[in-house]
Order: sequence, then C-alpha cells, then structure tokens
Amino acid sequence: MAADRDVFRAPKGMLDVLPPESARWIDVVTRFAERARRFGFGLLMTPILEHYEVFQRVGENTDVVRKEMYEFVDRGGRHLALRPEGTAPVVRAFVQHRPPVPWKVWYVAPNFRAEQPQKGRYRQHWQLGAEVLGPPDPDIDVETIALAHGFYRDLGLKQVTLLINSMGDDESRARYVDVLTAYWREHASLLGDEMARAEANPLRILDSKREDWQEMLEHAPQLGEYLTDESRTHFEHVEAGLQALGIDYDIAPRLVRGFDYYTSTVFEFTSNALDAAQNAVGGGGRYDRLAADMGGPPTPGMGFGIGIERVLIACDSEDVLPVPEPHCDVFVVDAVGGTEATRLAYELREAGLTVERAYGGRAVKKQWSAADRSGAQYGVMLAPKEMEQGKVAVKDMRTGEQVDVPRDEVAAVIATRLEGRPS
RNA sequence: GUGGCUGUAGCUCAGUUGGUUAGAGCGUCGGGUUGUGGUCCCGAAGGCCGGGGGUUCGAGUCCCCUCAGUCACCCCA
Repeated sequence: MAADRDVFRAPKGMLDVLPPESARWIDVVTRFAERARRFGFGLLMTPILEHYEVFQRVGENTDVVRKEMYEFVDRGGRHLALRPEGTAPVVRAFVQHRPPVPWKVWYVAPNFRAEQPQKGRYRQHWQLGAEVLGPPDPDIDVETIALAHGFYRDLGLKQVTLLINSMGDDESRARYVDVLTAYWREHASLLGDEMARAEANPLRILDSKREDWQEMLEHAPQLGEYLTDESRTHFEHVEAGLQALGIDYDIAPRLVRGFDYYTSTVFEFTSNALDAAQNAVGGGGRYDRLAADMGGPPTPGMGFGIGIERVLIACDSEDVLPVPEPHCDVFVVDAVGGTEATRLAYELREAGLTVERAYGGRAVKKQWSAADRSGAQYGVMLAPKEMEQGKVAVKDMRTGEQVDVPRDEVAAVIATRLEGRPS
C-alpha cells in the first residue's frame, strides 16, 4: 500500500504545467495553429485511446510498440492502448472516414510511453503534428517540412538543424538490408548481444550512439547508394524544393527514424542549443503503405511530430519565448464591503478589461500591496468618501497619481488611458 | 529495463568527527493605529530531515532496502 505522499503526486515521468509557465504553451500551440491554417491544414482531434492493433501496425519491431505502450483491457473486453505516437490515429481516422485527398490535418495531443524519464523525455509528452494523406508528390514533402521549419523560426529558434535522408522504397530497402545485414555479420563480435536486433531490424543499428560502434557505423554501407531510380528522383526533387525555398538542410545518410512505417523521405530537426542527449525537437517522414496496411485505400502519407516539451527546453537554451509577465489592467480595492466590488470587477471585465481583486475582506493596505504584485496598471478603490459623491478613486500604479472618477465612467476612463499605453 | 548522482520548510539551500527543543534567505500571512502599493523594521505560520528497516546509550548525519527526482544508455519528440 503506497503512502498518500507517494500517490497524490503526478505519475512518474509526467508533468503538471502551471501558470505562468502554461502561458507559453498557449503561445506555442497558437503559433502552430496559425501557421498550419495558412498551409491549408485543418485540426484533427482523435481519441486518446485506440484499439491496440492501430499502434501495432506502426511497427512490431519498434520499442515504442513492443515495450513502452500503456495498454489495457477495458470493461467490454476491448484491448486498448494510450496513444504512443501521433501518426497512427490520423491514418486510422483517414481509413475510417475516407475524406477526399489530399487530406491535410494537424493535431496537438499527448503521447504516452512507459520509458525511463530523463531530460526532454517524459512518459506523457505533447506533440504538435501535421500529416498529409494524398499523392506521393515530393512537393508535399517539401511543404510539410517547410511548415515545421517555419514554426521553429516563428518561435525565434535559430539553432535548429534540418536533417534529411531517404529510406527508399521497398525494392531499395530490400537490396540495402541484404548488404547491411551482411556487414553486421562481419562485425558480429563487436555487436555482441545486439546481433539479434541487428538481424531483426538492421536499419535501427545505424543511428546508435554507442561510442565503441561509431567507427564501424561510419564505414557501414549507405542506403543512398542502393536507391532505385524512382526513389532517387523523388529525393532529388525534395532537395530541389527545399533549396528553392531557401531552407538549409544536411543529408544524414544514417538517419533512419524509429518507426517501421517510414518509406522514402525521412527528416529530423535537432537543436544544437540543447545540452541534453534528447536533442531531436521534431521529426517525421513518408509512410506510403500505412493506410493500406490498415485496410484503407492505398494512400501515401507524409507528416511529422514536434515535441512541445523539447521545443520549450530549446527555447530556454536559446533564451527566446520567455514566460510572459503577468498582465493586469485593473485591480479593484474594496474598502466598503458588500457587493460593490463584485459588481465593479464584473462590469470592468465585461468592458473588456483584465481585472483582479482581493478576497476575504483584507486590510486596505494589504489590498494595495496585492494590487502592486498583480502588475495592474490601475488601482480602483471603492471607499466611503468617494462613494458618497458617486465616485471611485482611480490610481495610476506606476506614477502613484490618483484621481476621483464618476462611478459610471470608470470603465471608459481606464479604457481610454490604456489605449495610449500599450503594455 | 540497466547504470551514475541526488532527496532537510512552498522555493533555493545551511546543518560542524552521529550528541540536547532542526536553521537561513526568498515567498506567504499578520503588525508598524484612523482608508493607499513598491523600500524598511517587527512577528507568525509552515518540516513524520522522501519512506521502511538496521547499527548505536543516542541517527538529518553511518549501513541496507525501497520510492521519487535527475542525468546517461537503450529508444524516441
């Protein structure tokens, strides 16, 4: 039996986001939503739960599916899982509803993975993402990458690098996997216990960070050399498109990404400003077979996910997108009691002002102190002397200047004054 | 899942070779007289010293286990 103090806290690896920090989240999501809208993407909201099989399709060889999924059987006996990644639900929704293509959607949603938490890696993390189901046109790859690229720029991030690679089509990859597997076998002694993994999923070894493998990895055969003409042409078109848009990128021959469904173009955005090992702030690629794998019409797809927590860590490192200062137009100080303060605050808020007040009948001095801390531009005090004349005291918190204003005109007077002082 | 580091008030941290009622700063609340903030002064609340077990006359200090945080591997956003 766990003690209360162990249980009444957020689960391991999961974060609470409190004000004022949460204001940055609003900012991040708003900017992404705005950009996605301009690119022609609509918001897609899917359940946080899917049938287990939906995610099983994204790759039975991936750790995310094999050992990191939160899954359970519900009361109706259904085998369900909490979403571990964003693409599968989108494709599932596409297959279910059969919207006309190209289908361009974006999302913001929490993902769940039962991993060991560390910096930039949480058991619940939020992703912003965009996906396009439609033709395998490389222009779609370019536009989608441009959407993500511009988003980082909107936030003010400068040290984000775009890495791209091609996984090729089935034929390309089949040829490559043969060569690569042979290469791993030559180095079986170095691979040791991981040889089984190298056999099961040869590509996954390529981007390992193990230092003792780096020498071997650098000399490994590269996928780029085994692309079919069709795959090569597609990739060249993507490159040409990025160049046309002035988007810098590096080709990363060993970039393979973590999910089985990727084909053709894959890409990743990494932050050079992150001192953490988890420096990928976004990534995605093409998945030209996934829709068909889920029983839908064969429809190529392209998309990406962006980790919000990691983006915010990157923003901290680069010192951009600071937590906003608390904003308050008016603080109501109540020296009379009754319902007047409630009425005045309500009236000012209905007039469009941001209003705070004190509660609990605190001493006037304490209320002014609270007004100061609130960051309010103006303090409005309800007090007996002024009220006898049908007025209230309006104080400019910055200058300390205070004047009496007719009760009926308070909202208008303050609104007018604030206009000349954009905060 | 594996390994390193850490765990004392809401926050940041002190706590001397184990020795009496565990401290500070910040924050919060209250006071410095009649209705006015930011500075200053005074005061208060707030800690099963993460939890459990052990060693000891005695443990916040030592040992073991556990939980949590953190960093790294694996993997991924």
